Amino acid sequence: MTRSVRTADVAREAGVSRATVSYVLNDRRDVRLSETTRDHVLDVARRLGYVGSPAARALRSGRGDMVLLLLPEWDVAGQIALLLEEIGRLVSQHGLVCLRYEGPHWRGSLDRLLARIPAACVVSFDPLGTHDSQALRSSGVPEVPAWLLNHPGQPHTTAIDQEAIVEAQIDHLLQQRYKRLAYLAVEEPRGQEFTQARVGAFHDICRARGLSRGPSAVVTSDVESIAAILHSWTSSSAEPLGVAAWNDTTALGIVSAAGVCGLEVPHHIGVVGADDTMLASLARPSISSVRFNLASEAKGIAARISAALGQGTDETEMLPSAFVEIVPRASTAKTTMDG
Amino acid sequence: MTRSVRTADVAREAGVSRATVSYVLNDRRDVRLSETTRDHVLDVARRLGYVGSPAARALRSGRGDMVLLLLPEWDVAGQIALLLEEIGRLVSQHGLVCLRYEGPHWRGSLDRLLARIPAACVVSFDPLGTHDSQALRSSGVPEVPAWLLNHPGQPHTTAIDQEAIVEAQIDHLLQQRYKRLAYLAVEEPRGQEFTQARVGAFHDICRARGLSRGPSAVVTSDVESIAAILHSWTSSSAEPLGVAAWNDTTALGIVSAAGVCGLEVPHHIGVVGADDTMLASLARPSISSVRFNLASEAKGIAARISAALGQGTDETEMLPSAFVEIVPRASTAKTTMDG
DNA sequence: CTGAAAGCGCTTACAG
DNA sequence: CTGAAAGCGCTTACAG
Repeated sequence: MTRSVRTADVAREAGVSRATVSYVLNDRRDVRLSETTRDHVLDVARRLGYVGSPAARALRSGRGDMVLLLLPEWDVAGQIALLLEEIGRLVSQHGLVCLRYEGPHWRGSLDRLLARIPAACVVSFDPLGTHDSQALRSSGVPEVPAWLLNHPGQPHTTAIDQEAIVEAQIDHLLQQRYKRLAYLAVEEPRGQEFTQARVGAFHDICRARGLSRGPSAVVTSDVESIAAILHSWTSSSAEPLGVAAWNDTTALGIVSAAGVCGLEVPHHIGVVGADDTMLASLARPSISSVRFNLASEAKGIAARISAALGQGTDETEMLPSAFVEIVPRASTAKTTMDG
Repeated sequence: MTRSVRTADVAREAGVSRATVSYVLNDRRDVRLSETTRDHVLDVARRLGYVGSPAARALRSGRGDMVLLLLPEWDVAGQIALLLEEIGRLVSQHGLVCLRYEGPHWRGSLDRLLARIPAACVVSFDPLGTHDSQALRSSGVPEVPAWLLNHPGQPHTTAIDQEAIVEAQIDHLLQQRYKRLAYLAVEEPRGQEFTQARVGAFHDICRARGLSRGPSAVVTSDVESIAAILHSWTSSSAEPLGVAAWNDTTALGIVSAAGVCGLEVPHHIGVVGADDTMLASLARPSISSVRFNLASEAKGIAARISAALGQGTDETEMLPSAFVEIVPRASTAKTTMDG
């Protein structure tokens, strides 16, 4: 095991001082150095396989380079994964590196986490508890709240909100002439807060629109349970029912259950999913879904990370408000056939 | 902004020396200290909101606490996510923290990454390129290879292999009396290596079993493309076809396409997916699938991380060989009905 | 237990 | 450009 290469080694080998090596490696343009020297030092560093000590760097500069992503225990269809990746891409342009914590849940032990990770900032996707907030404050690491859901007294701080998604579903169902509406989610041990937020949004929007209060349910993820609830919703009236589903998988379950109940999709029952996953287009009937723009969301969060680190991005350009879009398919096409 | 609390502050406040504080905070049981002192120091540290500097700690100890997970650009149905989380859970028991890199791809620039992250070790899920290998060696950070796929001259180093999954699919189809077999995947920009590995495994296994060479294809993810290929596979013979699918979503597409072609599932065509996702049970007909045991895989990887860090877990207990299991459902139930 | 000290590897002012 | 130095916050051997 060769001893790892330090700036002193590079300096000796290149025939310059440690100071010069440091200036070159950090690309300090404010320091006057000839291009020849810069190239030479970089060359030597590369040849020697110099890597640098992140710990020393962080200790000296008083701040880490790492953006720590603190995720709640969610498992939401890979949408979040795309969001995180995009944030990472944007943030890396500022020389920072995005890391996502993996492991037992961190709630209540953020102090221990921060004692091990030289973080430049922390991105929270849910409000922190008081103990964790306290730990964060003590550590001096800034927090960037990217809260996706509303909490009592703490509204979401992201562009896309759950209401907008449910609203798009409702609008679409109404437009397709479904006059009775319902909301259905399947139980997700890891996504309860999300499903509850959507159910709540459904009722709020119905009320705001002056629609008759539509039913909603969260059931176990088997076709029989879904069929039972569909049956209870449709037995009282022959009026077609439009169901907004928690996600595309739930929507598929509704389509299957409709078959069990002898209900035709989209004639007797319309279904619109969410996330616009591959399965929505591969199912038959194909499933209408809601797609949202995560790239713009990521851009907003990345901008706030920069701001928190005092790297004021001069991009005062207004971000396009998050767009939520319906992808209409056969499962709600009451008038036309197929999709 | 209050200056952050250091060991010196805790020492002064507690009326002890910095050395004592350090011993207490690191729970150094080999140092003789009264329980009274320990409790007192911990109390003061908590009251002051001491957090500690990960950078200083890492610099001093010469090694970071962080296990860096380096993922290829895969997007494989959340299975990997579960694996990583389980690894994190196990590794945290040794006081390490698992972090997953998020951002633009790191290939070829591992050196820059290592210069920012005080890693204890790196877990690679795919072989590193020569430049990255070199960087890792220079940095002195150990690598734990957790390669899921076979590469030329570099076989997979995990318990579950792709062959085993495809083999389970084939076995199941044969057992269900499908005599003609085929393999179908949909194009996944982020999962090409995986689909190719599965296709390769399919052919290898067919050959090894002396089965007539079954056809395979990788098509775009729309029902029409799948229907076209199914048509070409079934037009020449009336013998039922058993199709092993890349994943459950693909399997759903096959079921849909079979409908388009006028082929009955499971009578004319049997389909078995992979990953055993929720959609497999919610589709109608329900879809047979392959489930694998990620927990045991994670255990193996965690053990190798410990070993790499010299924390020889004395658990020489043999790990249960990774189990891969068929979940039979209606899509392959030629004899019985439903599922 | 204390107290003084070294040293991890780096960055950065400073005098030349 | 150099060279000597300080100092980031910690751990740890050492003499008392």
